[in-house]
Amino acid sequence: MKKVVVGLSGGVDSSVAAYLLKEQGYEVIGLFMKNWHDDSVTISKECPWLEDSNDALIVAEKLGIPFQTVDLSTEYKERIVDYMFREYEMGRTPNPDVLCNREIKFDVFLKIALQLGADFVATGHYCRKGVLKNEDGSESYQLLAGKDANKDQSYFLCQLSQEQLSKTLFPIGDLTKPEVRRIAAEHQLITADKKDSQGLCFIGKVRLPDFLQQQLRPKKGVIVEVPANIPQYHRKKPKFETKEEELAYYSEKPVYALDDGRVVGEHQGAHYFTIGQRKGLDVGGTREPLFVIETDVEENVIYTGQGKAHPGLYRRTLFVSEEELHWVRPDLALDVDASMEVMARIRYRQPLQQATLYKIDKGLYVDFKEEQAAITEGQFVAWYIGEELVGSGVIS
RNA sequence: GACCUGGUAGCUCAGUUGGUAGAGCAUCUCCCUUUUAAGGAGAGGGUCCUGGGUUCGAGCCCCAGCCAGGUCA
Repeated sequence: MKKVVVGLSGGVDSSVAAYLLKEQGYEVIGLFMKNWHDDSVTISKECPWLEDSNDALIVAEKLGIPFQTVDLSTEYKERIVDYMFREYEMGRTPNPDVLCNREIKFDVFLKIALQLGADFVATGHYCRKGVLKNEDGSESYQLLAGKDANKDQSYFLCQLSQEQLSKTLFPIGDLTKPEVRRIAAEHQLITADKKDSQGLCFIGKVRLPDFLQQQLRPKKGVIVEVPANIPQYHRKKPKFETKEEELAYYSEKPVYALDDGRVVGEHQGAHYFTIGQRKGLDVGGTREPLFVIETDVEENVIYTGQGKAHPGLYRRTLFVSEEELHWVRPDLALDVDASMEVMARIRYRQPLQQATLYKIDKGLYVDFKEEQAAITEGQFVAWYIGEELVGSGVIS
């Protein structure tokens, strides 16, 4: 009998995942991860993890499976929280949940599971795993979108490796959320009607600026409104000798200076803001809302543009450096000068966009068919072929 | 110095022939969402520069003053 350690979060998805595994005849162990216990920064009033671990325990008892709690908060702090502060400090916008999957759930946690003698770990993610038989007898694993298009969480797993996938099961990937809830209700799992979790996984809902102020000191600076007609937006298109030149040109972002616009307000630190952001600027008096089009953490200046259609918000091409490029399917990795048509997204739940990948020696260009709003450094771009997520990278 | 224009929600402004005020943006809350965002819905918020006067009644009319911007010698 194969042994599976399922990460019970205290939510309905992992509860049903555990139930299904048991039904399928696996030997199932429930393991609750405690990764954060500083509730001073969370918005919700109650101590969330205690209730969650309790729910997880009740579900485990209901299913008749062994249950344990592991405290990974040291690793979580070192690998996720510190990374967040570093990224924000550099003016980038990290995605902690993608990292949490790569570094915690499918690394630290996975290793613990293997030490317990497990053959697999399982989670309540809405995604599926496909297995391809290669000619040499080996297997390739596919990361496939969840069947519930509305809940598909493959994006958050875009940094997983073949090694990690080989040891992983996603029991609820073929189900929709309503089906999961129905199964939970039918089997009287107390998590059946529990509200979906939101916010940073393990930490919960936080006000980012408040959270970041633990480490990043406030620093007053100016907010500049950049008009929609500055010369940077009307560059003359040069003649391109090569495709690479053309992509480099389109991936370049405008360089702003203070005198490109007008000072319209003051902020408490450019590193608290992200591109595309509308709320929190506290600048009124405009006909249309202001959106952040660039943050300059060196000069501590926030550049904004008025209206959703402001040219500073859009770009058609982005670049992923070689070190930050990841193929879930290394066998599909592009050689230098090769290209590939894919569907891609630059944030969770964004509808997939047509794009072409171009590989160069220093990295990879992702060239979108339509210009994309708020391409943000530090966030992940993930690309798909059909329903399979084949690769991802950090936007640089 | 004279003249002109303007001083209305946090900001930018609209307020018809006088009947105690509105819009956008901002803010807050909720919804959506296991990142950051975006998006959707709703709410709060005004000695209408000050002081007089006319009027049953003034943000709107009259007078004086203060403030801001501009024009002219």
